Amino acid sequence: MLKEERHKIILREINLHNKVLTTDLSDQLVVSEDTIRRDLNELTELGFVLKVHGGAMSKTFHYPFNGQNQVYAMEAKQVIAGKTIRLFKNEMLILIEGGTTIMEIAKQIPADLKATFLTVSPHVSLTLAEHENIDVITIGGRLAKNYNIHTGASVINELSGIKTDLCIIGTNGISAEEGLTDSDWEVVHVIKAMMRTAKKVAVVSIAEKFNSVQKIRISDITAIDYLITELPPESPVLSAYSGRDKPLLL
Amino acid sequence: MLKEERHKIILREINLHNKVLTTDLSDQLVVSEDTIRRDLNELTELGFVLKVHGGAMSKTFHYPFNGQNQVYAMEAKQVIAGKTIRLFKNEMLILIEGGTTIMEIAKQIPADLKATFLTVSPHVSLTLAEHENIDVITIGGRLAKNYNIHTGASVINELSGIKTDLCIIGTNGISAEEGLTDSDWEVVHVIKAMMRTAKKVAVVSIAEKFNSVQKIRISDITAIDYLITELPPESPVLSAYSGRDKPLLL
DNA sequence: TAAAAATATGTAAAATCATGCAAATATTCC
DNA sequence: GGAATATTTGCATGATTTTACATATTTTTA
Repeated sequence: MLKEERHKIILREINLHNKVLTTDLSDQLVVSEDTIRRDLNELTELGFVLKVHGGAMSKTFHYPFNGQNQVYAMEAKQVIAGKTIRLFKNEMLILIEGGTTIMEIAKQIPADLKATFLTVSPHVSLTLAEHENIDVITIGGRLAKNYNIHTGASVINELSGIKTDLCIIGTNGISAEEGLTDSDWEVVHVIKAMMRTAKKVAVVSIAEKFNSVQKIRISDITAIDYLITELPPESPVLSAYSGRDKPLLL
Repeated sequence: MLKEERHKIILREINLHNKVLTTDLSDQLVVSEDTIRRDLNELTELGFVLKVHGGAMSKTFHYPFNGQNQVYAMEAKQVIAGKTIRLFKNEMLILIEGGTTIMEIAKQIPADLKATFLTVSPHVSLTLAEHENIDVITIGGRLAKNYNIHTGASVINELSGIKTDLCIIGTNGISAEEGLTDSDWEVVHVIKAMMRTAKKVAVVSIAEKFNSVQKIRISDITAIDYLITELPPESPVLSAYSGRDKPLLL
């Protein structure tokens, strides 16, 4: 029996049954198992089949090695996230907003932290869900497009009945004079309600956003307990934000 | 049986039911539980599934932002989605569940449909948010890991005050005798509450899931108004599901 | 907290494999 | 046709993989 002949038979067999066993083929074609193994090696080299222990399988059904999700490193936000998670303690009830900085925080939560997180962002919910020891509660409501956070009366309503230990807010505008500001009416009200629930309020923001003012006011700087940026607390950029009644810089 | 063959079967099972039990697979494939555990470990190493105590689960819901995750039976689910969206009319209030088939429906919603969607799945929420003319309302609550849908008393509570025009649910198990079944207690209750809110109930399921039964019962077949599969309504597979008091096949 | 279930780990037996080598077979070239 | 050359094949060897079982440990459940 010619080698090519065997190869054809083997391929037909694999197309028919999606797999072949070395021992079966050895019997069927009356050649040694070594020969069959060599055949399967060749067919695999040529890319027709997939050799496995014990035989070979059809390539068509086999899992593609889809790569792993690459993580984009937004340096500043990761620094901020690193500082923020130091505020988290076990058993805390933590309310967090949405946004890219918050997402980075959600990713960096230590695996051993046992806490309950509430959020108005489905995106953050799903990220938090990755952590084994974290309880995730989504505050539902009308989903505001472009922000991807839940807004509306039902959210304010829900929040009004909650007392949280810590509230983490990303922000659109922050300045020493105007305080926290944003441009969306609905979002502003959600953030206000969030701040009302919390014993302590932390604002996270990259330095780039500092001294920017949006149309609608959320709160004064003095209402903030922690202000977290990627800069060291003694940075001159932050001098206007520190002092009596002002937030603790991290 | 080849190891890779088992792997394929295990992956298929997980894609169908979102989870597998070590003991079930051991019975089904007639190998020791040790072998199954080794298989699950390997599939986890390769990143295809998520090993948990007692078995393994689909990763689909765990890495929702990684578009590369291949969805099982995508073509069939697209066909189902195509049929399902024909039920949608302007001004409707539509309640939908979670799952990969539902996700496909959420993607395929016509751009000109003006309707309000309610969902218990943050993942579906985010997908629906892509559509300009759709109002999205998330029913919040404790996020059930592994399923990524909101469950718990607060969800049931919220749902009890709502009347919807149409409710779309995916299912884990469906059979003519046992009706709709699922394996998770919390999920079952959410689905029951969802069905109670709706004037009409539509169940979407790929044909492969037909005649599979899970441990917990959700409802009889007669409670379903529309049954949507990728097969034509006259397909013999569906004959047991049609008839007086039975759902309309699409 | 105790019992039950599931898991990890080590071990041993069986199956499968890679390798080198010599015999058998096919191919090439004159 | 026949010798030289190349390829293919089977066998022996030791290495590797796969699997089930036994045992200790961890996790879950009641």
